[in-house]
Amino acid sequence: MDARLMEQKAGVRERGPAGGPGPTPGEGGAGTALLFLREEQMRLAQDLFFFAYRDLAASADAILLEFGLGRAHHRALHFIGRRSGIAVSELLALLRITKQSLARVLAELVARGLVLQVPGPRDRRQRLLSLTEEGRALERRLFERQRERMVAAYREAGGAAVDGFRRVMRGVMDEQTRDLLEPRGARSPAADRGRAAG
Amino acid sequence: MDARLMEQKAGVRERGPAGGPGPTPGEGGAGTALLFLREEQMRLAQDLFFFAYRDLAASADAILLEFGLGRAHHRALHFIGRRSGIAVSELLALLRITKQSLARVLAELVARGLVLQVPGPRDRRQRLLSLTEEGRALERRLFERQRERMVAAYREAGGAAVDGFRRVMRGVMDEQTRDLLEPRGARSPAADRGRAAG
DNA sequence: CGAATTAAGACAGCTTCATTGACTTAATGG
DNA sequence: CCATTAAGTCAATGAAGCTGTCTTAATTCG
Repeated sequence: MDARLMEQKAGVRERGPAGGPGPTPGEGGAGTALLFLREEQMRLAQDLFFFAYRDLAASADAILLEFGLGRAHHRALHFIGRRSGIAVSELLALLRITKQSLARVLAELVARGLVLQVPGPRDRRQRLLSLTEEGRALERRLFERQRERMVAAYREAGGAAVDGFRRVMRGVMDEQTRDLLEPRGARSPAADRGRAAG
Repeated sequence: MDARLMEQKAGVRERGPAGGPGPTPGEGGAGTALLFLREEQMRLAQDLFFFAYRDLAASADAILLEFGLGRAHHRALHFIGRRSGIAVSELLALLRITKQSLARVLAELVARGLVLQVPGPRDRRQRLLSLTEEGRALERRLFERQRERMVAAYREAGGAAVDGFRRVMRGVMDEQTRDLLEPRGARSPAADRGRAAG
């Protein structure tokens, strides 16, 4: 482990290393203490990911329960709403689940009139997905619930923090995922190829 | 919806609102456009949460597969390692799952010699949990795999970004979760009550 | 002391959401 | 025409959560 991977100065120590469990610092000079600090920072980041994701996801559960839907349905609604006219195969690539897993979820959403399937105009094998009026209404309710939380967090943290948040989140993703994230955002010139039915 | 919740200046437009699907801006004056921008920001944040969490979690799967363990085991190992000597009830509160769900996971970890249970010295009803040597070794491998990703993200983003990341992540959590996050971090004076067996 | 509470564990059954593998149908495209 | 692709389907399986009920042992409190 090379001893200078992060040259951050600001915000690194925020709070002492919480003297409790784990290897106690100060046994091998300042280098060891720094290593310990950095490890504690990374472990804290793991905690943050777990708790923040869990609580954000859970905040929409009450609405889902009303409809007898689960989180898998929420994710599908989210991405279909975000990319209206998306093909099934594209949705599969976004979610990274199998065709079977998605099929169950999608069948329920279509059966309840929340999602619409129309054959692709250019490629009629495709079934392009979009939200119905009802689907859009539900997705909006779910979104508003989570939005409250995120707006509050963004406001408390401030604009600079928001920018930092986004940079770190992007950095943690797979490179492949990062490419998928930009709907038409340029950067890579081969990104908007093969996207029929805008 | 009041029209000035976020007074962020930096990093708000980073990329145009991706002219594709959704309500097109510029139909109701500048106010509508700003509203649209903010909504797009919040939806992007949802994407970031989903993708970053998923990819970070998935990065440890290969190691788990070697051992025939799942992500639930990983989470348990993580928190037991982080709070050595934690009681079962405390672990339940951290994970927010039921006793049954944890029991299955814990039984496997103990059976494989990765986790140790010892009766609480003060309260002998408790079973205090800690990692065995083997358990610590496995947890470290899992941690290192995720650490690579996070260190890279932190380094690319920079120190200020890391601080912002942490603030936003904290803000998104439940208040209750935020309290649990600080192992002995003061701030709230009733935080370190009832924590037997340090 | 004795009763109520608490910590942990166990039994039985269920739900959600993912997996694999094999196969079909229809449309596309060289 | 034939290989490939998009989507859907059947069947079985696994991971990880849930409920409700119950027991045992230890603690706490009136």
